Amino acid sequence: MGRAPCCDKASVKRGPWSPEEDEQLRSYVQRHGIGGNWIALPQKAGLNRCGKSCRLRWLNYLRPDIKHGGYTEQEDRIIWSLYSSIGSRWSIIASKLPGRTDNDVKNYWNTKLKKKAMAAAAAVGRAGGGGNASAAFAVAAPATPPALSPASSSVTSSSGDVRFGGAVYATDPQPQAGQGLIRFGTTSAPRTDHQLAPVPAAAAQLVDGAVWRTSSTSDAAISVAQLADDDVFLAELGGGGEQLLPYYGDFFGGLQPQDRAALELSACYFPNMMTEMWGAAASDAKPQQGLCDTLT
DNA sequence: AAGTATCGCAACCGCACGTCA
DNA sequence: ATGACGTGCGGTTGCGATACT
Repeated sequence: MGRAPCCDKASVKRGPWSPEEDEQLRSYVQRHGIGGNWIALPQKAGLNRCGKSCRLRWLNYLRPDIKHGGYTEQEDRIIWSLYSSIGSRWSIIASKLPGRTDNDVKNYWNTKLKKKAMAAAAAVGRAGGGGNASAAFAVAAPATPPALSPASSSVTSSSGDVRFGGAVYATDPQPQAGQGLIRFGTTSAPRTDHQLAPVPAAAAQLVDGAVWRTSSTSDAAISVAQLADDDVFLAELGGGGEQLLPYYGDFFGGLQPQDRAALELSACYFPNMMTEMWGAAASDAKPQQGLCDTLT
């Protein structure tokens, strides 16, 4: 037996909301609140609409704190970064952008930001990354042991979206101060809301010994200090800067080939993403067996 | 000016999850 | 433990607006 529909679709109004309906819903919610039951709300508010439709209209359009359009570059970066890390978890991404809704962010990504990302990826590919999107963040060989295999870091998912990310272990030339990639904390508990995990000591030591810095070093201080304010947005999102903080290169400002290493050990800490990414990657692009085991 | 293509966004759909009796 | 129910979420669709020919 299938599940009963939430409302009788034949008898409720569908399609665009009229200004009168908007006002009816707005004034009802302002006077009585949502009341914890969207299904019952339309009847109480005198609306011939499905409760789900009312909820969507309120959350995505009528809420007083909603912002529409006019995305800033910082918001672009936040969306991009979180999409890279966690994929199309629009509600989580939207929760980091005050006044934005999941629907709005999703639409924005699908209509604008994705194309922007693709164009930038293609540009990097032409500049020497291999000529396709997946090469945009291809990985340079590690500068110091351990000898980790190069790994392609972008795949096309089953839905056709291109996801960027991946494990990057070195850069050529060696990154300078100001090119901080990941900042490590040593004491904080995992941030489950971001699926961030503290970096194990072994990984921190490994990476620090190779090309990265830890927050306890002066290099890191220099590095972070020299980043533009909006380059360290994940520190803001992370709520204090003591968690694992993936830092993404100046993607929208034009990623240079030498900056490709600005991605991302963090993939190893996002198991779901890793499964999809490496599962879909070409065999010659996959990291060596046990890579993430080594790091995590 | 008219027709067509493309874009952008609001809204819908169906599934998954959490809660509660 | 189970099923009903409400809610939240992500994917998709439909349509008006705009750009292009």
